[in-house]
Amino acid sequence: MVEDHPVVIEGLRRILAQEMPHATLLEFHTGDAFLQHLRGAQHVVTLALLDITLPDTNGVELCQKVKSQSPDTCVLGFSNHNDRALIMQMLSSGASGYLLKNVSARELMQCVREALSGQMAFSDEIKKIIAKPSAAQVKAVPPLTKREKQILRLIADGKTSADIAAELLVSPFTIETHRRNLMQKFDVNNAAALIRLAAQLQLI
Amino acid sequence: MVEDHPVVIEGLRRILAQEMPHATLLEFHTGDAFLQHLRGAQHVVTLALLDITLPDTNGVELCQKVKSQSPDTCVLGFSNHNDRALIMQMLSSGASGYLLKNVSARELMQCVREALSGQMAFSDEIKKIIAKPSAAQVKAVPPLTKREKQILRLIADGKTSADIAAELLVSPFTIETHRRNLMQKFDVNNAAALIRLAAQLQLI
DNA sequence: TCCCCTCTACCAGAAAACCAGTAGAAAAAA
DNA sequence: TTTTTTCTACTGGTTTTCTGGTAGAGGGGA
Repeated sequence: MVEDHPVVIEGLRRILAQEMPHATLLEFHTGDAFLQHLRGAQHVVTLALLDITLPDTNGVELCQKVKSQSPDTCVLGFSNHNDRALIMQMLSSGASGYLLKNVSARELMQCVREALSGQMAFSDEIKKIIAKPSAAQVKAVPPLTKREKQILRLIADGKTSADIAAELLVSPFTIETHRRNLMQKFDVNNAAALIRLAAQLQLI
Repeated sequence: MVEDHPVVIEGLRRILAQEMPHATLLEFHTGDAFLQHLRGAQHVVTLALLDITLPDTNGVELCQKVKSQSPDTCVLGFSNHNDRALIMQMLSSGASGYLLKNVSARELMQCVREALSGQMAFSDEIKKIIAKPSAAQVKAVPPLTKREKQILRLIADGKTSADIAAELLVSPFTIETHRRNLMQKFDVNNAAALIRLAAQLQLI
């Protein structure tokens, strides 16, 4: 486990000692300490319970590093944050699941077992969050025309207005106009912000 | 089901008729047809099996629309694509699971039942893909310095070099240099492409 | 100690983007 | 068919970014 709250550490330790007496449990209080251990690699770490808010890094970053250094290690996020976007980031960084810190001992052990058997594992509250996307996220997509979507993607590819104009066989002025309309719809004033929003809304 | 391949339709129909004889099965061949049905809303659709490659739209977009129009409908992605990023997009668009078209009847029905009971559901091959991120995705992150990450985020916020300079109390020239270094590291030549890559790599 | 990396800073010119406004043709919706 | 939306195109001016240099200060490791 990688966790910096003593109370949580103690709780986990007891539950695990009781439920899986033969497992070896290691504790780390910072992300770096854990990564360093992985590099040493005396033991193969089969499952890592990562706190998301650590003093020296964040869960997503740590998760990526862990998976890139030790791809077979199963990672479970473990935190108080129930933000959907964060959970998704953890999953796409390679986590096998995510638990809220308010899990019961039963839930915890079930998730651990599921994860060890190769399944995805979530605590009950997290399942609910994952099941339906936040209304805000889905709602806030401004209606884009076909042409606008097309041009948005080309902008994201790093093409200039001139490039795009050449590709679509229209005037560069036209592309500039589309750019302007896109920025207006998203209420931003440059391409960088535009692309970030578009990426968040899965438009590219 | 929303699906445009007759063979697949027929296969699904038979399996479902046998395994869940009391369920009502509706077919749509385009995304729009399905959305229109949802608007009509004679029946409550409890579970939708969405093909990802449809003639008039893509799975991610359709999934978002479906969930925003009918949040309680359970959506399962159903496709030949086993691209990790795509699956993640589907999940964060509200899908409850994802199946490859090569699933066995047994697997299919298991996933359907899991999804109906509120769980996430994946076919076996998909589970493997989700379990470990593609090496490329994790590896290809260029090493950024602290300052660079910070500036990257500010660029994504739509701030100009002058804005950022004022915020960080350094010269605008300095920010320009950082911008240049960032673009070089990501091998792109403007902020739009930079931000897209950064977003894909979860850096912002 | 020397070297490498990071962060800082500057110049100058070219290229691109951004802003504000206008407007016609075509396509889609009412 | 009328109306609205979308796509197209332009002028002209301002701001910002991008490119290609250069370079010093400070920290950390070899």
